Amino acid sequence: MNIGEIAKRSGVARSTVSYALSGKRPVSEETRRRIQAVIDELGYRPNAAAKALKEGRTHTIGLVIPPASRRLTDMQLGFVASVVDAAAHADLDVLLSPSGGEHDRSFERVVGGRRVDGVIVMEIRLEDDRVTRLRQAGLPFVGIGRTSRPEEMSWVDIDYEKLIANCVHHLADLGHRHIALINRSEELVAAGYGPGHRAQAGFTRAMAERRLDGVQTCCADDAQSGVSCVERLLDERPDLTAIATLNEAATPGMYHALAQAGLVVPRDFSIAGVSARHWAENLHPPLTAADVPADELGARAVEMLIRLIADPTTPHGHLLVAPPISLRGTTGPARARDDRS
Amino acid sequence: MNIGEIAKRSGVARSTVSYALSGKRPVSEETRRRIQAVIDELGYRPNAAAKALKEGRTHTIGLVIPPASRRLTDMQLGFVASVVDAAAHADLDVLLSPSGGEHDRSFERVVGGRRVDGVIVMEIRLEDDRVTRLRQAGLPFVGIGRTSRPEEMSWVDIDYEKLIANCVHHLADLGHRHIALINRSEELVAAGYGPGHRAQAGFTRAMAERRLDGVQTCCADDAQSGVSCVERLLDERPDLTAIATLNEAATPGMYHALAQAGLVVPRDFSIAGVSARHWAENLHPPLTAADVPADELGARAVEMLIRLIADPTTPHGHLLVAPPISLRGTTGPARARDDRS
DNA sequence: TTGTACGCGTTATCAG
DNA sequence: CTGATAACGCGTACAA
Repeated sequence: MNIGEIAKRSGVARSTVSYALSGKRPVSEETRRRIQAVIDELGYRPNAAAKALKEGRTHTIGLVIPPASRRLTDMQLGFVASVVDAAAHADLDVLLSPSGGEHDRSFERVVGGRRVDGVIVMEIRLEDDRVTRLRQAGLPFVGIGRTSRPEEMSWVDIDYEKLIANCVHHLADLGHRHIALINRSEELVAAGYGPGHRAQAGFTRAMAERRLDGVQTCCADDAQSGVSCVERLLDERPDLTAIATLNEAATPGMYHALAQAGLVVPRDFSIAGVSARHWAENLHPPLTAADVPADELGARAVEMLIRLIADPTTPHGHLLVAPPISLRGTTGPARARDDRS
Repeated sequence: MNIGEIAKRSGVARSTVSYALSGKRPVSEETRRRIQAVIDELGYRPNAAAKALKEGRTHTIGLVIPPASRRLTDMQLGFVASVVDAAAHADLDVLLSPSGGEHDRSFERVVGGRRVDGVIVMEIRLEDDRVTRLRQAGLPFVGIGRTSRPEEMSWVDIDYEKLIANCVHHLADLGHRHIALINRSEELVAAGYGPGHRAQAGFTRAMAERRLDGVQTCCADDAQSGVSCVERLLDERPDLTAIATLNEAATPGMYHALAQAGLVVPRDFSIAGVSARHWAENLHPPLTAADVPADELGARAVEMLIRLIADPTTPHGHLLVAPPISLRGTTGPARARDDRS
């Protein structure tokens, strides 16, 4: 069932069928109906590959996600969902490419084979060779996250530096003097993962401004690691009364470790974080956190990409969001740990 | 940069370049090197659309997920991750189609436009028109889940009927006499969602076998709903001492509502569920549950699909898994609710 | 409305 | 045995 078959059965030329479908040339009502009848009968659909080959457009965007084996955080899942959703609304399909490592076949296929009209890249590093590759390929792309030279690309991002600083200030305002930053995983930070580095910077700056005593640590993205990380911190730093974190996957573990240590949140210990709202609200007690609007960011990234595809000379778009901290149940006045009765 | 350009610059014919790349005909070492040099220099990649058009294969599989707006459960996310992972290992790309509703554009594009070599469909209903459509299109497909006529298609599935029955028996063995089943959302069950119905069947059967008193209820897939659902149950059924559930997204809410009611799990109240291991372990206390091996199911689904694509006459594969219940922290001996001091 | 060239890679066929 | 020629897959759009 191709266009030639339809043409034959309708007794018209192939081009007439094409025009009848696209409407780019007028076709008499009579023949149009005859053609449509045949199409409906045979259930004809134009072949996407032929169309793509001719038009040079695939009506597909690539979405580069962290390797599937590594578990996506709730926030990342939110990005994926909103990108897929926004793309569907624009009648675009989404081709997934799980690519975080260095030499990646999937990424190369998607980028090199012109399988997509544009790409959205998640989990960008400060120096990211996927970005280099995309630029070299001349393929429109938008980052969810930005490199160390952000003016050179289009992106949407979360201002982790400011958000973590805000967390510190919030905790400091509550009287906390000894605060820990629990970052994302060691590998991620070592690999130059932007949010990890910017969070460090924000923490260091805010702690210095407030003349506070802090400690920074990395923690893998899962609850188990959150447990051991907090256990270690409580052990090594008896003066600690609060945590600031961007590691949402580890927060349940942090809660657990604190509870095990007999610390009641927020009475004895405070936590302030950066997290998807959904995630923060589902924790018990709900996490005081800057709520990352993942759906909005994903949708805006798709918007930018669509614009860029339509006109590749469009100037780079940048969207840096710093949502306010939603006060929920995990921060309260500081209370020395040996104070508790 | 197309194959003709490469041929011109290497001083050979287009076909020679093609043969040099595919190896389907011997090409002299000399020319092969010259061609490769040009390819490397220009960074040439064959156009995927042209290849697909000629070969009739796209090296892409479609993955039909529930609409992105609806939040995926942890288990569904596990399926997606394992499918993407397994596909990447087989050098297949994954095209996402968020389609749950009736008339879906994205689904129709993927299926009708021959954009994929095969499809994996998630969240299958007992009567599922996507399955009908796929069969009609003659496209190989594998369900994660099965319809009411399972012999007519290939699938991998979880034996919710048996698993929920196992939960009931486990709770009954612990002395529980009044047990509630908390199902997935009302809409899902009303729409004929397989697991919802099979869970009902398993619950009803096991409760009858044990001559127990039960109640069944639906609950939306989020923590908030879990809270209100359990609040209502506790209110309406003061004799209730245990819950069996397949609604993993609502479990945190159930925990919360029980805690609010002053019930300590598992001392005063028991919960047994069906859930991704990761999810069960991350709850506090960790959930006693049948651990669904999502990664294995996804990988097996991809395997089946690959086989089916290679040879569409392959007989349908069926894989029904019923993992044992992992005893964790949420079930204990029954204790009447008014017993507690 | 129709005929036809085109986009690009593959492969059967023919020539050397 | 190597290289070249041409047809093919399918939809689009220009020229007639």
